[in-house]
Amino acid sequence: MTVRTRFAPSPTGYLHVGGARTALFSWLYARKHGGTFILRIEDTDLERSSAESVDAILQGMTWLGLEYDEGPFYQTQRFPRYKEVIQDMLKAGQAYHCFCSKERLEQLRSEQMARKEKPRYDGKCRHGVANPPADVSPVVRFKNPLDGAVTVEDLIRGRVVFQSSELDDLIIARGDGTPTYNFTVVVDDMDMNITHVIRGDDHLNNTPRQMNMLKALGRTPPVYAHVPMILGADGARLSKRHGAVSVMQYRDDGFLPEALLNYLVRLGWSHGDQEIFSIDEMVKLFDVTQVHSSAAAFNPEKLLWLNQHYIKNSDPKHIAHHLSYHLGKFGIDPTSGPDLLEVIQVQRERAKTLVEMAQNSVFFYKDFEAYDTKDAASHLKPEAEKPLILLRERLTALSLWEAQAIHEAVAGVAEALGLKLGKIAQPVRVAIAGRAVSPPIDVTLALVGRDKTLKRLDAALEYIRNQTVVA
RNA sequence: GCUCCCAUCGUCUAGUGGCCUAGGACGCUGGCCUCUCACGCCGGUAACAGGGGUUCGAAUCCCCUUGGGAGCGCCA
Repeated sequence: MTVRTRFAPSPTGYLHVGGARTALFSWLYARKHGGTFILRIEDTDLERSSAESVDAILQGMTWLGLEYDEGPFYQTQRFPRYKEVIQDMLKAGQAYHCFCSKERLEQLRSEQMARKEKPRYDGKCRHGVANPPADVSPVVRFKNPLDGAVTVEDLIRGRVVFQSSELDDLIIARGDGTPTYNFTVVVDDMDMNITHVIRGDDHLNNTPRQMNMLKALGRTPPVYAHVPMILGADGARLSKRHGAVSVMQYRDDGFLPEALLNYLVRLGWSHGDQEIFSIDEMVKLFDVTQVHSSAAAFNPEKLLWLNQHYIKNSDPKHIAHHLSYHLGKFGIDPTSGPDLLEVIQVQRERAKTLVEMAQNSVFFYKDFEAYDTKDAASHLKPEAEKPLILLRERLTALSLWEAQAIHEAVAGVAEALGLKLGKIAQPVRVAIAGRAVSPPIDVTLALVGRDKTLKRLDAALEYIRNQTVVA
């Protein structure tokens, strides 16, 4: 039997980290077992579903690299099929029309709550309705078995038993004939021959009902694996309005997709003490049965650390691809300055995100507007004038514009004036980068280029003289 | 309220009855390195929720308590 897994989001918002993690787990499971990964869009809630959300989800999946083998399938395009199954079930006596009004159901619910009972449908219409009111279009309910128990052999939770008496006759078709979630899931998982359902554990309580429907339809239920929710930093469940940001937001914040994936796979799962997993390693080592059954809190600092790790260790060409996007946001065309790969080489150890790296690299490509106020105040002072003038001379005289020679020139000036290297490097840094932070001064100047370096040195000297006059 | 799930450092986790005076990672922190910022290196901080059992022996098994989470929709 070939493994077939699916990710089935409802398009009522973007793809957030929780969804991304269950998608990743499903994807890994399929990849590991040489199976098929299916994407299914559960858009039966016409009110809340939107095409923009579908696009956002697809975009998120693409950015993460979770490619699907089949789909996306849309439930809204399968309505005829759902209707057909509903008719079959009605005919077989496995489902029935219910004419109970919403008001009655609401009252029933509050009465049960008042009696400290679990609210559920009382089965009023289960055995037929003598005089069906002509003015109400009935819903269709599934006839749940009255006794016995349903056992879920969950890959993560182990055995979970539900008494049938806890389950009521759920609605499978609304008054307008459209099918409801628990029913479409069953039909789709059946029709798509899903073998392993890996989903959030908020669905664990739905599972026995889905299994009962599957049984009524004469099918063996798939294997289930309910993965725990992700909690926010405060321990509360991560939700769209509570810290669960879109995966695309992580792209815009300068994260690499592999960093997010690595972070997500380690949330609730581990392989000894290993922290870093390439995609191939994940596929090889990930085992859904070893996923923790307890919820895990999302820790932004660790994600940041992983991102930094991937920035430091990935192929510069790969970084360049993602960094270009962020450079573009700063209005920079990476081909208009020093070789981007060389810039990455010198910046990769000093950035936790690509946004940070882009920000710190702007000065290589564009002249800055103004010096950092504090840095200029502490480094572009009158005493810096002499060393800068001397350095300018030596740099001008350099026959070869490369880091080694530049380093010797800077060190030479320091020595000639009896200064520590920092006394000259810092003013130069502010002059060239606009602030007191940059890669080593020699490689920085080498990359900025002689013309720009000399021009910025002149600007700095002028700045110092003006300050002096004012003072 | 009822049903279901869960419980090791602040966080992610190792641990599946003796290897545990509980290991790793992030964070925080002391030091080294140093032209800035970083990187790196060395060190430190900090946990088995509580109580009962079972056992020669329990973080590991059982029960209770407490604490978290989910579900109980003509939402998905």
